[in-house]
Amino acid sequence: MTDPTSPRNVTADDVAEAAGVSRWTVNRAFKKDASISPKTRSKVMAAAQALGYVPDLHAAALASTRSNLVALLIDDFANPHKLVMLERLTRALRSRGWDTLLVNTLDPDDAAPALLNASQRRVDATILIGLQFDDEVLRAAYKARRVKKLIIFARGSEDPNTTSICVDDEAATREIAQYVLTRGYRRPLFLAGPRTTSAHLLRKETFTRVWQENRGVVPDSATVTAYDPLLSAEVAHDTLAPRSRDALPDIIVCENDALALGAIDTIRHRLGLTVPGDIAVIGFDDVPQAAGPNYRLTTYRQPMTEMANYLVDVLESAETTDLDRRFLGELVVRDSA
Amino acid sequence: MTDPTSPRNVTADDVAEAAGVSRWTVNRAFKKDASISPKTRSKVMAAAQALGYVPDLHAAALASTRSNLVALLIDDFANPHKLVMLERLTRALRSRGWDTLLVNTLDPDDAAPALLNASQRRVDATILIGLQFDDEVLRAAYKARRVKKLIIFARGSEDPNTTSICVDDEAATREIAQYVLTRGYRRPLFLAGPRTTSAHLLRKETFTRVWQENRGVVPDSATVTAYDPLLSAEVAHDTLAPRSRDALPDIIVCENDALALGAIDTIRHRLGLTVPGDIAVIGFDDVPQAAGPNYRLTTYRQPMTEMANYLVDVLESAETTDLDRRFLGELVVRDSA
DNA sequence: GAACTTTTTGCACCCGAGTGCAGAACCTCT
DNA sequence: AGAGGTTCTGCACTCGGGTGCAAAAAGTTC
Repeated sequence: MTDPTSPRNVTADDVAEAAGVSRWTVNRAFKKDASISPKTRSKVMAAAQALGYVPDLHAAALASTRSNLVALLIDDFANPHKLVMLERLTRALRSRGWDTLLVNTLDPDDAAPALLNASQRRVDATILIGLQFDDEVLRAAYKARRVKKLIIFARGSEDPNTTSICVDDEAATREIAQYVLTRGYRRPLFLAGPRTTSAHLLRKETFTRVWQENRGVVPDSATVTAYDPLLSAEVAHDTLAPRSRDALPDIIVCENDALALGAIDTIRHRLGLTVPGDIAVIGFDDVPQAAGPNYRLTTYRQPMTEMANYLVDVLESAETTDLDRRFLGELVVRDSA
Repeated sequence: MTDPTSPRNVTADDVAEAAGVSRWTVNRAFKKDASISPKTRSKVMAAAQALGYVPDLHAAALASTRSNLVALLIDDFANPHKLVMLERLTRALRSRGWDTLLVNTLDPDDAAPALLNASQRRVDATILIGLQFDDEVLRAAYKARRVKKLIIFARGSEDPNTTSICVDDEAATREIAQYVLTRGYRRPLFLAGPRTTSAHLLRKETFTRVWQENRGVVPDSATVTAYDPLLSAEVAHDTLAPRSRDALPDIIVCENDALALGAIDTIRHRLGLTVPGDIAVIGFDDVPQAAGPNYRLTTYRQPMTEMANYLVDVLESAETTDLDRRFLGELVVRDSA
């Protein structure tokens, strides 16, 4: 692929020579709002174009304190929502000049080396998206040097060293709970995902509280150890199969869609019941298949694009504190509840 | 997050001083099979540990001809199989010291800038995974400088500038076709994905040929313009809904699972028929939900892990030619066909 | 057109490490 | 112990561009 006629890279020096200016002027031409006359800039750009020059980002990162690179840590590959998040995040980042290093921390032992590696690449920020092992990762991050910003995306955190960008779980869950109450469901089961301490979702807590305030009892619940539809199907089965018909919930409120999909599958195919006829199901995230003809899932949609854009705002912000932000989404009512 | 007590980065020089050796010896200590005595190395490592030194990868990339970085170009976020591929690839890459730049080329206009950007980061290779717009991307890649290796993953290509790592589509499809014949299906419909010229799947061609050889007729087919279950559900509906009952296929052979999932959804929920009772469905990829209680999809599994490892072999190989390789997977028979 | 501003441009120095080779240190064998 | 070989270590030079400031050019004002 490499052009054999150009044994050496074309550098700013080459362009400078071609354009009859100094190297620094060439750099300025490539820098947004640098102090350079339009005339010189266009002359430089023409020369650069002709020579096929593009600035080397490694050299730039080395020389400056910024790399325009972020590490995206993900360990939740069974959750279809992650694909949506990746799409939205990479798009928002790229459109504003940021590159994304995708780091797989599925194996918890990889988390620490991953952070270390990110620091070796001088990433300007590390973004955690919906991690199961975030406690550990956070601990590792604190130890790592040069991790400038730590952003927890789509998940809450009170950690002062961290910026958390997520939906307002309390408000969202209150809306969901209200919907469940209004529609007259009486025996909800809350299907929760893995619990972590550093980064959380307040969904189960909020639902429990609201339900208790309104009905005076703590709702039933069950926990799945990963946001995996297949695992969720297992847990749903183990939880519901032993019960007599009238001990079954009339609605399963799920911490997210990954769990909801599995729950629906089990209700239909392993319990032989219908959704929402026998048991209704409500999710969170609005994954693509939630809108498909099979699930028609009632769920809560997070404003992903908006959140992704805000994330880039945070990256570009000079502030280092008080950047947390909670977003409001919307309940998308379909057929499942 | 940055330790305020260390205003400056700790560099190899610092470690060298602390360990009483030269900087170059420090570098050697961090380099696999470098010429250095075990004694010196452990001394250096101890000092490095104490100071919290890690080599700066930007500086390394700048000084050498390798960056240990690859760009992963993806534009197919609706296909759940991509999440599996991302997981396998990032894991294989990381375990052997490679970092992954995730580049979203969903918008075809982003492809060229994405390639450019990758070259600015001096990636050692660009990996294309299942692109819809690969023709365009390839063309852009040829123009870009410094794109050393171009690898097409999970898709075939005859392009000599490219290394293609994928399953043997012909063998796989022949096995599928044989299965379809053996099980006595008589009216298949082949559901194909988008067609590209540079990088291809030979599934439709092969199925058509085998069927024609055996039954003397060209099988029915339809095309979906993206590997998106929702879109596939639409196309399946538009194709099948107008037909009378006995003009319906008895099996839908899908180019991959993304299409198969959508087809099943439509058969069940929009046509009110059963799978496999009325219409059987067969997929390709073995996405996670294929194993779930809802789909129980019969499909062909690609040896992803093996393929990912081979990809890293290619990266590390000094050869630049003749690295294409076809893998064999296995037909996973479940309930859908 | 002199005196003063403001905009442009040039430059010294630095970011942190890889390469290939020459010289030093160590080891083996007789 | 010394020759001959092997393993280590040190160094000059290089990768490509950012920063802050000083000098130069261009623009203003009276």
